Amino acid sequence: MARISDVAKHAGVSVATVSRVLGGQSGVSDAARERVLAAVKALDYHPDLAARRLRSGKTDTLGLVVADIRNPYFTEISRAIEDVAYANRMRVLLCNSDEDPEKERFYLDMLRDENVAGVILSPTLDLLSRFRPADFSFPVVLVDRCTPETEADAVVLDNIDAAQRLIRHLIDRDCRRITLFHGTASATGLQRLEGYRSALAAAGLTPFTQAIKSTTFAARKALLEHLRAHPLPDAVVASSGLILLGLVEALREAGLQCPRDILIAGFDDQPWTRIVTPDITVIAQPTADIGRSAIELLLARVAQPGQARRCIVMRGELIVRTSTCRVQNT
Amino acid sequence: MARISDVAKHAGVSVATVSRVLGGQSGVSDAARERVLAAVKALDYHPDLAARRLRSGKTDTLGLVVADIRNPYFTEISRAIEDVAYANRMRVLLCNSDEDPEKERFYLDMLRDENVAGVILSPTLDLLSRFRPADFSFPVVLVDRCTPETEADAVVLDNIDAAQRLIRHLIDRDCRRITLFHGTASATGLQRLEGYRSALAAAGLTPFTQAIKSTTFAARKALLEHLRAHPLPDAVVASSGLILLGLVEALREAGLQCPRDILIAGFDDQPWTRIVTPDITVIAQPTADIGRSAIELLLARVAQPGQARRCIVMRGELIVRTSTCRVQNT
DNA sequence: CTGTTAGCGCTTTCAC
DNA sequence: GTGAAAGCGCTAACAG
Repeated sequence: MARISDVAKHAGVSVATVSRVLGGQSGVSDAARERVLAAVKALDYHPDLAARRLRSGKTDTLGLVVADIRNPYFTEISRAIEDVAYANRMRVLLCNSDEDPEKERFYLDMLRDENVAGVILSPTLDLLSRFRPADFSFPVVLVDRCTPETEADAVVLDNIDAAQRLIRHLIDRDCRRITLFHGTASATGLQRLEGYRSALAAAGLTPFTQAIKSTTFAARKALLEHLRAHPLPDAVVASSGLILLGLVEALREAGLQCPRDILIAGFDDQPWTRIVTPDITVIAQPTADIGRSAIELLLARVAQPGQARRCIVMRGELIVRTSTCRVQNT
Repeated sequence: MARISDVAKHAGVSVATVSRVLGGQSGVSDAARERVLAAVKALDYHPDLAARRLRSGKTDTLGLVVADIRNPYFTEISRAIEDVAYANRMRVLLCNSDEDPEKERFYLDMLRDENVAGVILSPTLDLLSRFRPADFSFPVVLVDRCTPETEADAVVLDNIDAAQRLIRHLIDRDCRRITLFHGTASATGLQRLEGYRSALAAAGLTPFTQAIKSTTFAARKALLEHLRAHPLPDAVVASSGLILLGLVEALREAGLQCPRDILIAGFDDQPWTRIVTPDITVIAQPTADIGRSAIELLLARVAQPGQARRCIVMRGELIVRTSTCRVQNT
């Protein structure tokens, strides 16, 4: 491996000049710059990132801490972030908190030790409840999860509004008994619960809710048990795409026909929701936009640490499909 | 931020002793060790990773370069790798080559500059064709893609065998005209094509293949056009989960009933393949095992650079479902 | 068992 | 416009 001193020697200049050229600084003659560039190419020189980082204290690495990389929602966000990072020649350290405050803590510590330029984070409920940007040595942008009280840059969906619209749609379709299966591990699930409650209250209806772990497996099990213990709801609603999948599995297993026997709807417009029978009404989230906005917010904050806090609220799109279309009983 | 010298001062020892304690080396008195540990805690000291890296030349960071993070197959592998890395207190730099040799090159260069301990890579066809471990300054383990000629550690599916079994299953179900939609960007797609060809040849049947980009969108479009231009096949087969989804979409759009009008099968046991109507016959890949094996192979190679090359070949599991169950025409 | 010291490769004053 | 030299924080000889 060639070092910067090798390049300097080869180009007949000092290491300082090489550093200036590589750093894109002005104050170097065209002749010297050209010789340096030629030497870099000739020696196939690549600066040692660790040395550069140590000396300059800066990094072009970002951290991304998501709750579960297998959740397509986070996958798509990660992808959008990665694209922007690549365009800016920055690296992304992707971490998986698994909704576990301890893992989350480990990764946040690690990112601090790595001296990352900034972090995009979908916080656990635990961390969010006492989140203060000042507790971190780097700028943080929250994604997916944020409360109105949190004083941090954030990109989130208007969960309450989206849930309300989804529920109102169901009420318009003559549903009276609507059971919500919602995750409890994240602020998102709780906000969607809140929207559900208020929409039902406005219509004078009684809420039926089932708090569960936000996984496909838990959702399937919960609905199966619910069907055994309670009268058949007019509709079931999932607070996330993972839960929605579990509900669909359970309905199938229970031999229930949708939309004849029961309606179903949920969050996240995952590809499979279009191809199952019936296709499923969902709130679609602009995942690519969310990811892109988050990293842009972060890069802006890195460039201007002092700027005022910004919170971007996205609107979910209600996509009405067959699963909520009442049919005449044949 | 506390430095190692602060810790040394606080504990009344030299920086060397602190370094020894932190590095878990022997040759430190219990008394000194305890004082150091207390000082570390008192000062909330965290070593600067860049400095450590620069000095020691070692890293506990691994690189993972996948073709597309949105593909659930790679997502699950990433997750498994991440879990093992976390257990070993190592970081993973996740990179997305997007099947683009240029991006792949960029990331591999970056990982070299980062001085990673090793890399897990699903190579583009371009790179695989001239892949030599010696070209890299770090150990590389290939996942998902490898040829018999490639002299590298690898974890792959027995693609030819899996494709053969899938096709033979279809032939057993009286299919004669079987159209394969396969990706061309990766070795995997081509190996599955090979298995398809040999299974058909063994049965004396004529192959019908459609080379496409390995995306849902391309697959949907290709099948729609295929249906327009050719007689209806007995079965269509997808060489990947992404393609399979596109085929299902197209069948739906074309108003074709499965398994009445046509059979369908493919690779990757994604969750949705169980809940669509009909549920779909697939070759399931042991993704968690693949990921885990890959990082274990890599860690073993890092520990023992000289050891002989190892290639782990996994067997796909044929899961027969309704989509390939011929029914009596009613 | 412990401390002193010399760098790892780079950026950045500070002179010239 | 350019170079010499001083470290960034840490680890690893090497002495003691």
